Order: sequence, then C-alpha cells, then structure tokens
Amino acid sequence: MAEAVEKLTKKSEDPSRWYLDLVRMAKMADYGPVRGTFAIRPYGFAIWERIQRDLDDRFKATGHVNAYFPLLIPESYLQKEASHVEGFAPECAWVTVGGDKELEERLAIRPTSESIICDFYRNWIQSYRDLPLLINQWSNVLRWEMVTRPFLRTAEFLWQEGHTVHATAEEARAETLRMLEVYRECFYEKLAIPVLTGVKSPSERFKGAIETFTCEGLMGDGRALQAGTSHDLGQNFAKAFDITFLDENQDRVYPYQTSWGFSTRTIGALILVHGDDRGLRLPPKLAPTEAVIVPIWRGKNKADVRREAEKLYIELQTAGRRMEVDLDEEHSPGWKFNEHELRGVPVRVEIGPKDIEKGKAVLIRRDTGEKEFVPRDGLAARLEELLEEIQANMLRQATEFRDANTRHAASYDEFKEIIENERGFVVAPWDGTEETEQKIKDDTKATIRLLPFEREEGKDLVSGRPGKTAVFARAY
RNA sequence: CGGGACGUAGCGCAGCUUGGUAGCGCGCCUCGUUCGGGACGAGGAGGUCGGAGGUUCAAAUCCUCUCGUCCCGACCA
Repeated sequence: MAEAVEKLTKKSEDPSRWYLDLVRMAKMADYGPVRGTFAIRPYGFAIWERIQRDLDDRFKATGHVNAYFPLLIPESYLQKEASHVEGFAPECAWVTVGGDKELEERLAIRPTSESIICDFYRNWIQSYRDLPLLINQWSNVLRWEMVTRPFLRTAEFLWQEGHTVHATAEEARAETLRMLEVYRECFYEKLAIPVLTGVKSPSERFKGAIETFTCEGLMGDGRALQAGTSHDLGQNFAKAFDITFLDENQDRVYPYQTSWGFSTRTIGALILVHGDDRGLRLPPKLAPTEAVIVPIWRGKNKADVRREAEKLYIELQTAGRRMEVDLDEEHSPGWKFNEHELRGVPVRVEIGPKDIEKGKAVLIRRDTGEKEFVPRDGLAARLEELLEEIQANMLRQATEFRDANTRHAASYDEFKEIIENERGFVVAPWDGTEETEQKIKDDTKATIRLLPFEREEGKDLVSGRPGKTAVFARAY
C-alpha cells in the first residue's frame, strides 16, 4: 500500500487545518479568484439544497411567499437608517462605473436587503388590508470581510432573508419569535445541532433592529457559532423609508417590521459539529446520499456481485431511500470505504460473494462504525430504521457534547480559567452594562452569545453588581 | 487594517542561505495483475516557480512593489 495517501489532519490536533482539509477533500468548496469568494461544489451544494427545501417548506407553512429584489443598492438608500449604514457601509463593495462611465451615485452590492426592500414596500403597502406582508428572498449577498474561511465567513454567501411588515408591534414581535423557532426546529430536526436560542446583547444587535434573537451552536472545538438570527426592526426602517398605511380608524401610521436570515454558514456548522478524524458525518435527513452500496468482488465473480449490487440499489431506491452504488472498478473496497466515510454518507451497504451466498448484506453506520449483517428481505425496513437511529444519535451526541461543555462560573478567575482551558459555553450573571461586556471581551476574547429566555438572578462576576445570566463563549 | 508565516505541476512539499539544465510523493493517462479497510508492476503526460519591475552574462534563488492564502488581534450570517 502506498504510504502517501492524502491524509486528513486530525480534528483533535489542529481543528482549523482539519476543517480546511475536509472542505477540500470532501469536495465541498474551492477558493475563487477574488479574496473571500468560494465556489460551492456539487456535493456541498446538494446539502445546501436540502436545507433550502426544509426551510422553504417551513416558511410556506407559516404563510410566507418568495420574491426577489435587486442586487444593487444606491448609497443614499443605505444611508436612510443611521445605525444601519454605520454597520454595513464599511464592509460594502461598491460599483462606481457602469458601461465605462463613472456613475453619479455609487451602488452597493447588497450586504443585506432591508433598505432596497423597504423602497418597494413603501409602494406596496397602503392599507391595513395589505398587512401582514410576509416575504422571503433566496439570494446571495456580499460583505468585504477582513478574514474569510469557506462557509463560516465568506465574502459572498448564499442565504435566505425574510422581510415582513405588520400592523402592530405585538404581531411583529410574535413573527420574530416564530421564525426563530422555525430555525431552531430546523437545527434540531434536520441538522442535528442543539442550538441555544435567546436574545443578543445590545452591542451584538443587528444594526437597525430594536431586538435581535439568535441561534447559537457549539462547534466541536469548543467555539460558538451564530447561525440564524431573527430581528425585530420595530418602526426604525418604516420611519426611515417613509412606509405608512391607513389603519381601520383611517389614521396614517407606521407599520412594524422584522427580518431574519439563515446562510450557507450553516454548512460550516454542520461540518464542525459532526465531523471527526475520518471526515464528515452527515445527519441522514440532510445527506444527499443516505446510503452507498459498495460491491466487493473478485475477478471470477465480478459480474454476479455487480448484478446483485445493482438489484439492491433499485430495491432500496424504490423503497424511498436516496441511494448510490459505487461500481467503480479502479479502486479497492478499502479505498471506497475511506472515501465515503470522508464524504459523510450515513450508511454503507456492503455486498460480496459471502453475503450473496447467505442472502444477507452488511450495514455499517458512519456515526458509530457499528456493523450488522441483515437478511436481504428485511433490508429496506432495517435501513430506514437505522437512518432514524443515526439521526437521533447524532443529535444526542451533539447535545451531550454541548451540555458537557456548558459550565457555570462562580468567580471571574474561574470564568477566565474555563475560557482559556476548556472553552465551550460559560453561563454567568451579567449586570447588563456594556463596560463589563467589553472588559470580559478584552480580557478573555469571550463575547456574550445570548441572553437566555429564562434568566436567573446573580451577581456580575466583574462588577459585583446585581445581574442576570448570560451565555458567554469565544466565537467564530 | 496591525503582528507573524507562506505562495514552486491538480494536491502536499523540497530546492532559495552560497544565482548556472526545475525536482520528489500523491493524483492524472496507458497496459497488465488485483479487489472483505486507502493494492502492485512497467511506461507516460503535466511547470512562463503568484504577478510586475529591477540587479546580473545568467534569477525559483538577490532587491523593490503588488496580489493572494493561513494563524493571532479589531468587524461580521
């Protein structure tokens, strides 16, 4: 055997290098010619398509429809909401020339679409009968990031951004929380990532919002990742863009808005949460291929084994499974085992001469490596069951990891010690001031990831003033 | 944008100190033997050494600028 097989860096040794290796070796993404831009390869995109489909179904189920808005945003639009422009202008890419002529007003390539969408909403909304307006857009956006890495922070990324308008503040807040819940369910049910949900501290709030809610995941290396946010915009944008409507009492009033987004960053979260030293581990519900059949043949019986593998493929595919059969004749079975493990296929089905003789096949699960011999006639049913088990087990493992890495700090020394040596989430009281938040950040690089919905009273570790629990972590 | 490291074949790297015919492993192509945990043999293709200037008879190697990547800080989905 050749000793120089392309080797994946160990996650335990160098998570950062491991991640980049894995993205490349599993053929998920490649660097583009412009800094921070990446091509998402078909395999990575297939995962994104499955996430898209799931979210889209949930959006439709909650009454939303899809639409599309322009890529280019005049600078003056961006400037209408003061904190919004302050937050986003520094990281915009600008178009200054069109058709070889200098433009009179430069155009931002959307970093997010609130401003351009509000410009349309001004005309779309005249009466309370036009509300609520529940629209979602699937699009790409561009942010000129200093430091980038595939999926986790790319200059250009794909996402969905929901933009809704409501007659009352209560309704807007309910929408904001409903969509946070939609994200949370997607994380738990499909991505098998047990995110924490809660409120962002004011300093971490979306620029232009009155409140930001977030889903925070804990990655395999103990760092947190913000993945999915939902913003209550209040009347900030409505006032800035002069969106008004006539209510039942014939008063002209400003509506209340929300926006919420979920991006391809989530693919990075999937990799970091579930991946191991052998490669990716995909939750069955998101895996483009649920199970791959690897035929094991020798020269003399190749035709027979091949025929059985093909039959098995048809059988399982017909039973509703997303299957792949690896009929490649160049690579050895061992090579294929490693390759499909690297790609994270949840189950491998082996079929060889001995199995055919016994009327069985071998199922190997990617999450635990466990192997079982299953009679052919019960195979489809067992596979379906196994996939459910894997999905549940991956969520369980991730939850155990999250809980084992969520610690309560009783003193600031302990807090610092945990952040430095253990990482993970640290739960501690916070007095609600920006100074203590900033001091903790300066001292430890940890930020407030969220304020839980249920908060306990306590004493702030830094100031000693009364506070309520916050969840801290170093984040991506 | 600050501090550090690095750009040489698709991928991983050596060569640079001390200038002188561009190398290695994997991958790729061809043929044969293999195939239950990354098989083996033989042959072959592939590079304006990130880019631009400069020094020199001669630059992957020395100098300047520039672009890009990675790690650490400030910002973010």
